Amino acid sequence: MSRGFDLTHPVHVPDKPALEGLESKWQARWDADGVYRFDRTRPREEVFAIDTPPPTVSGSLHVGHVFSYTHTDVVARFWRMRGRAVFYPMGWDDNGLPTERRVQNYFGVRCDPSLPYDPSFEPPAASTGSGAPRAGSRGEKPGKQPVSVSRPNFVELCARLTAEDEKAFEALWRHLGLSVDWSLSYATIGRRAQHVSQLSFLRLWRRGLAYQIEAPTLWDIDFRTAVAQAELEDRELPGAYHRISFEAPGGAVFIETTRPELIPACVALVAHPGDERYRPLFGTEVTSPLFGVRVPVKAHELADPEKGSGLAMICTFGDVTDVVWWRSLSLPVRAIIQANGTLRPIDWGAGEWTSTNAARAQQAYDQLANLSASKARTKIVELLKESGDLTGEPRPITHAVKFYEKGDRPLEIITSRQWFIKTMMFREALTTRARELRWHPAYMQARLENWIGGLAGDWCISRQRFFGVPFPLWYPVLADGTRDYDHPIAASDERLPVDPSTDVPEGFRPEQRDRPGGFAGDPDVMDTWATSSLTPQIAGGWLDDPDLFGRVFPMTVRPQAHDIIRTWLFSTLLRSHLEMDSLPWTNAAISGWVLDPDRKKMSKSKGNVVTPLGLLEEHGSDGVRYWAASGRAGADTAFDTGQMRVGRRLAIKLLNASRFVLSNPAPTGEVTAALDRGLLTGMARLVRDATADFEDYNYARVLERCESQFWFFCDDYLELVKARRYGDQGPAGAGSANTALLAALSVLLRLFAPFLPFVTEEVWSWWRAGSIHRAAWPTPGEVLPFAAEDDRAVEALQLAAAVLGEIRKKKSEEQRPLKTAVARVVVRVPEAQRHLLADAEADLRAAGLIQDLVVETAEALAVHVELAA
RNA sequence: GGGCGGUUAGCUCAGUUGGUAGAGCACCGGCUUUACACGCCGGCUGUCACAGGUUCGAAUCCUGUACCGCCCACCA
Repeated sequence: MSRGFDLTHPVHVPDKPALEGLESKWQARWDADGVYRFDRTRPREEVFAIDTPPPTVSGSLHVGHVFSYTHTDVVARFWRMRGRAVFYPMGWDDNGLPTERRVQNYFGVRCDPSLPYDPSFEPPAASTGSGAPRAGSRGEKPGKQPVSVSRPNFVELCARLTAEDEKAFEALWRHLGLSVDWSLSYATIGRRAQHVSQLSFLRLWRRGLAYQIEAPTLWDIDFRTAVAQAELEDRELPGAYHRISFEAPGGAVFIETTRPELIPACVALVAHPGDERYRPLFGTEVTSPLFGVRVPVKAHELADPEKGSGLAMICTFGDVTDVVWWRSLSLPVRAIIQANGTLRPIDWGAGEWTSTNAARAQQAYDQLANLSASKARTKIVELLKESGDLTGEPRPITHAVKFYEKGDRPLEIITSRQWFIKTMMFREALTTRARELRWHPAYMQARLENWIGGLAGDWCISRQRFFGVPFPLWYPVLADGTRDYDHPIAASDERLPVDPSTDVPEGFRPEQRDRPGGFAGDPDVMDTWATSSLTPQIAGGWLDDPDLFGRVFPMTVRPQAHDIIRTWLFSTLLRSHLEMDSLPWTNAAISGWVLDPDRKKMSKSKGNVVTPLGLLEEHGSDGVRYWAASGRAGADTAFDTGQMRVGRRLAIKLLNASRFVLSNPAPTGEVTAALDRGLLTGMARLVRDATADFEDYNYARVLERCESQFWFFCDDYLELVKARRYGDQGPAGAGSANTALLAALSVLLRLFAPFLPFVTEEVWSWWRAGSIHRAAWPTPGEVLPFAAEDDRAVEALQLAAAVLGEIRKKKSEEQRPLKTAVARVVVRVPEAQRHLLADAEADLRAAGLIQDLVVETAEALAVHVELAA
């Protein structure tokens, strides 16, 4: 009877097995042997493809990364053992603002896209030899005037710095034991990513799904770029309601505003159509204070009679509601906030701005011009007080204000030319897609549907930044020097990727750049999500490896955290819908956050980060992975070094228990003993449950069950059969125990392998050939050396363990050594169970050192123990 | 304001179709036991947030409330 766990392979068990050094030993071996290499000859249905989240390399890895990446790795390892070809790439998100900021500080440079490329440029503060101290300290070198460099030079510096970061990240991932195929790595600023981003953009543009328009856009005044709805966050700020009078035909009317500095930008007042107080004013004009601008009073459903005075000031533009009103009421534009957040100078006599008293308006406005919005606010309050147009003191409130999530000052709304991808018209289709996707956990689907339902406009993808994928476009420069935005010149597909700031469009010469009759490159780059939304296409080789792409797309799973459902998950779904008319993946596995002891998300901004490498070294990678894998999909999990210690102990226990099982290689034999059959039946059930749970991404439950079975195996089963295995009941009994022990060990190691890849590999290497991570996932059938599950044997094992427990308890109560013999045990069991005890009696006597075992019949189980003197 | 989670032992959390509340950690006590002192054995610990309802029976199903957290919102 060979079930694959006979000892045909030479067995080498170390005398003192230990965890130390397993990480470096095995990661080197796995690499050398290509254990995790993707087999690209396998058909799509045998592939398990993972759309790995590319970590932002300009930050540092923290414990949250270790947590969620472990979840993915555990699942990947399971499916690999199930026989799937696992496509598990790593990406690096080096594209975008975080890298830009870091490069600026690190090298002391500033990007100026108008400069030409300098091939021999060296940065002033360069000290980037390998091993250079990471600037993760955010250590800005103070006092130095940044040196201006061209965009290509700047991008080179970004690539240089991120290359260093990526090495450090890879080393950490390897130490953690991620079963990534490192030959599949990509970078979101890499050539392939640029190619995919640019081509996909051009394809959408040709289909009319990408368009540019000059319109009010959310704008960060510090980064001086447009931002998208998905990048907003609300922050509670102190503010104040200012009650301000406008002059109306029948006397003053009052508005309340938190932004009085925008009074010069006022284009109308608005009230609810049913608001009796203001109904007489609809259709009339009122005059603004200080500036004497006549503006109409309009009615609109969105105006809330309960808010402020019920009469709202519409400015161009104070907030997104202004934009809604401005659009639907077809109002004119009087924009005053500039791209840098200050109020632009205005000539009130020039006709653009008509005032009933231009001189007074000019006099007032000149005191505001070139001030930031907040300074202008302070100033205008003074002016309004002097003029008597401010009623009472400003009333302090706190209110939510929209910020760019990476920004420091409130967003403004500024009219500018931007590129958009159409999303509004696909809301219904995307909701359907969201429902086709299998979510783990299921309730996360609501997050996405919520977001789609709340979308306010198309997706703005252009950013006025430098380190990103440029738009592959140029514009003709007209005779008067202006750009003809209506007739973009696109790069041909074969030339992609291109950088329009250095490359020249077909049919032009370099010297025609920015000249009348010539061309001008599109100065913008794409939103980082416009590239990240294509990770399945980038990683899968959409453009340059169609054979690969056919085998991995749509991918099997997107693992990611819940905070970027609205950005990364949504945008990937959108791009795949538009480009492939398909879901990008069939499953979304959402991981939670790591919470610190105060139940707050652990993040560097809160200063409570623990270095991941330090954790891995202290608790062992397996120990840390154990903690991570105990966090269920989607659930936020407390940072708990105690759990890591438990994981480490489990790994050590695996070493020692395995050593016991393997260090006395007596012959195996037919599994006849009840306890052995009970054990293996339990193992078969464990395998069945674990497999089902794993298939449902419920890895945490698998770990819990395996662990519990393993401790039972060690504490009870092992003790019960130990004597028999040593031969006390003859060779047949020993052979039965040996077979069961080896079978159970083989199964347990493989069940634990996805969670504890290092220790299980180590033990596997003592007695089996090849990597455990390429071994077949156990099946319920393989572990049963007999035809069917044996319920009776399972009961016998449980009963024997219960009696053994009572004996231990007695010894503990009497504070006697465990080796104390037991003079007499009376076991009272229900009649139906007497035979079970008979099956287990010999093992029980030996394990319990029982001299006299008496079995009586009773209603319920009861055990009476008398210790020997 | 809308939506989604959560509330179980001192702590971290399990609890699959309703059927006598569980684990680990911590704590207390004991034990060198031929795999393991990086160990082993045993013990203590609960108004399952609250209030109703369904049911022979509810931590579990339904309704409502409170608190915590997250997501979203057109906060003048």
